[in-house]
Amino acid sequence: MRDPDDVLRDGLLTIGRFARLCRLSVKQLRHYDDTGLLPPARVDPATGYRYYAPGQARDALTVALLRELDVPLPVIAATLASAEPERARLLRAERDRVAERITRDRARLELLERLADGGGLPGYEITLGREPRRRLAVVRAVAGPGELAERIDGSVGRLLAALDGTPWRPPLWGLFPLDLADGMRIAVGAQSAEEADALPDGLEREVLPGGPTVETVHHGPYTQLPLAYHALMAAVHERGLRPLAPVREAYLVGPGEAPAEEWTTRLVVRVEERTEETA
Amino acid sequence: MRDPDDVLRDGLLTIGRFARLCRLSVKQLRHYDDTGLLPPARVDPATGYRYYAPGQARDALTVALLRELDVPLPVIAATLASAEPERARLLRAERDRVAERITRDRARLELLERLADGGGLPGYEITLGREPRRRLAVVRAVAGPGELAERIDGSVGRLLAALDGTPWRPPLWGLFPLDLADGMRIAVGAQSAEEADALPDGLEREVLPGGPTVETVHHGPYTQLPLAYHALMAAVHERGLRPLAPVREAYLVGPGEAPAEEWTTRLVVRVEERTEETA
DNA sequence: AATGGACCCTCCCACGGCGGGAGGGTCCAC
DNA sequence: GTGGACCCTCCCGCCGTGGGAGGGTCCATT
Repeated sequence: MRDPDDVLRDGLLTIGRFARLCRLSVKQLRHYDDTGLLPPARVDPATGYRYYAPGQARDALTVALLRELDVPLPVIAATLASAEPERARLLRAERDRVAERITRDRARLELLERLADGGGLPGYEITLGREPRRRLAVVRAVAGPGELAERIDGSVGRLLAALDGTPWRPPLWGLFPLDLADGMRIAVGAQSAEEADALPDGLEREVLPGGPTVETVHHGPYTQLPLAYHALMAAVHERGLRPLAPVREAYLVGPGEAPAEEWTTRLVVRVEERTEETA
Repeated sequence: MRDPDDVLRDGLLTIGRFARLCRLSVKQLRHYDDTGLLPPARVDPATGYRYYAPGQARDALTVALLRELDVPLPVIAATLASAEPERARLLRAERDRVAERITRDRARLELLERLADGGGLPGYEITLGREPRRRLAVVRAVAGPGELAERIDGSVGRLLAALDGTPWRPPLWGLFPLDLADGMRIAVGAQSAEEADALPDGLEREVLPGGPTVETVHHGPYTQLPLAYHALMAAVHERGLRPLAPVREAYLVGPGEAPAEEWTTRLVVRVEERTEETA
C-alpha cells in the first residue's frame, strides 16, 4: 500500500526535528502522546517511530506557550478541545490562579524580607498578663484559604455599620481559632461602652472569659502577623502552657489611622490556669 | 529506670497533640522525623510511638512558618542548623527566589489576560515577504533563563553609546535563535546610514542574508511577544516552510516613544528558498 | 478485666511533569 | 557495510505531602 518513503514525501517530521521546531523536548512530546494530548500524525507500527505532520505545529506551539504560562496539561487539553466561549473561560480561570499566586507570593515576600533583614526570628517581646472577662458584640464569618484579609475587612465594615450610633469602647477585637487551617470561623467585635448593654441589631454576643494570658505587640502590616504569632505560640508552648481558643487581636492602630508600618496590633492568647504548680 | 508514665510527667506530647499545637499535620511530622529535620524528643522503642517535648514547639513552629512561605525543607533544615550571618543569607536567597517568581508570574498574567480577553489565539496578521541583505553593527550578549529583558535593555544601552555620533538608519534590530531555550545568544544592532560603512568601536559586524520571509507585527508590551511568535511560527510550519536563524525583531515604536500598549514590533523570520516547487 | 474508640505505627501508592539513564533497535549518508 | 545520530520502551527520581490498608496501643469506661 504505502511506500515507507511516503513518510518523507508527506513532509512528516521525526520527533526530534518536530521538537526543535516547537520548542518542546522529545520527552515532552512522548509524554503528550502517552496522555493523548498530542498524538503524532503517524506511528510506524513496526518500529514505533513517531512522525508528526507540519499542520500539528500550531497545536504543539500552543502547548509550548501554555506550558510556559504554567497551565496544567489537563487544562491545555481542554483548551485545545473546546470552542470559543469555553476556551476563554478556561484561560480566565488560569489567569485567576496566577493572580492569586502573585498575591500570596507578595505576602511571602514581605515576611521573608522581615525575617532576613530583622536578623532571624527574634524581636517580639512576650509578656504574661491577665485579661478581664469581656462582653463583645461581634460579626461572624468563615474564611477559606487565602481570603482571610478580605473577610476581616468585610466583617469590620458590617460591624461598624451595625454599631452606628451605639457608643463602644476601642479597640476593635478580632477572634480566631488556634488552628489556622482553612474554613476558619472568625469574628470581629467591639466592647460596648456601658456595662449592662443592649445588643445592636445584626450583631451577636460573644463573652470572652478572663484569665491568665500570654501577649505580644506587633508593629507593621497584617501580612507580617504570622511572625508575631510564631513568637507568641512558641513562647506559650515553651512555658508548657495550654492555649485556649479563641486567639484575640486588638487593633490599637489600624488602617486609616496611620501608614501600614505603624499599625499596632496586640495579640492575646488566654492559657489554662495553673492549679497544681511546680516550676 | 524510667517509669513509662514519665512520658506524661515530663509533659511530653503525642504526635497528634503536638501537630495541632504547631499547625502541622501528623504526616508532616512523621516525614520531618524520617528526614531528620525534626526528630521527636523520645521514641518508645517498643511501640515506635513518637513523643515531642514542649521545647520543640519553637522549631516546629519555625518549620510551619517557613513552609507557609514555601521554603524547601532542605533550606529549612539549614536555617535551623545555622547561626546568624548564614541564616539571614539563606532567607535572603529564598526572598530572591520568591521575588523572581513574582516577576515571571506577572508576565504570565499579562499573557493570559490577552489570551483570555482577546478571545483565544488568533489576531495576528501573517504576511509573506522578502528581506534585502542587511549589514548590521551589533552588540552581543548571552541571556540566562528569565533575564532576557534586562540583557536586551543593557545591550541597547551599550549599542546606542557605541553608535554615538555615527549616523544610523532606524529601526533597531534584535536577533534571536530559533530555539528559545536558556543560555540564548542574542544580539542587538543597527544598520549604518552609509552603504560602505565603517564599524564603530566596540561593535561587531553581522550580515543578515536576504531571502523570503514570514512576518507579523506586534502591538503591545514585550512580555506579550510570545503570543506573536506563537502565531508566526505556527504559520511558518503550517506552510511547510523551514525557518532560518536568527529570528529578527525590528523595534518600530519602542520604550520612550510611546506607552507600552503602543509599542510596535515587526517580527521577521527568514525561510528556506523554495526551489523544486509543487503546491 | 474486657471493651470500644481514639490514637498511633509502618508501608505503599499517587500526584505533576518531566529529566536521566539503561538497554536495545533504526535510519541514513558515506 | 559501518558508524554515528536518532529513535524506541521501561524504570527511577524529584518534592512534599495526602490517602489508605492493615495492624498495634492507649486509656477511660463499663
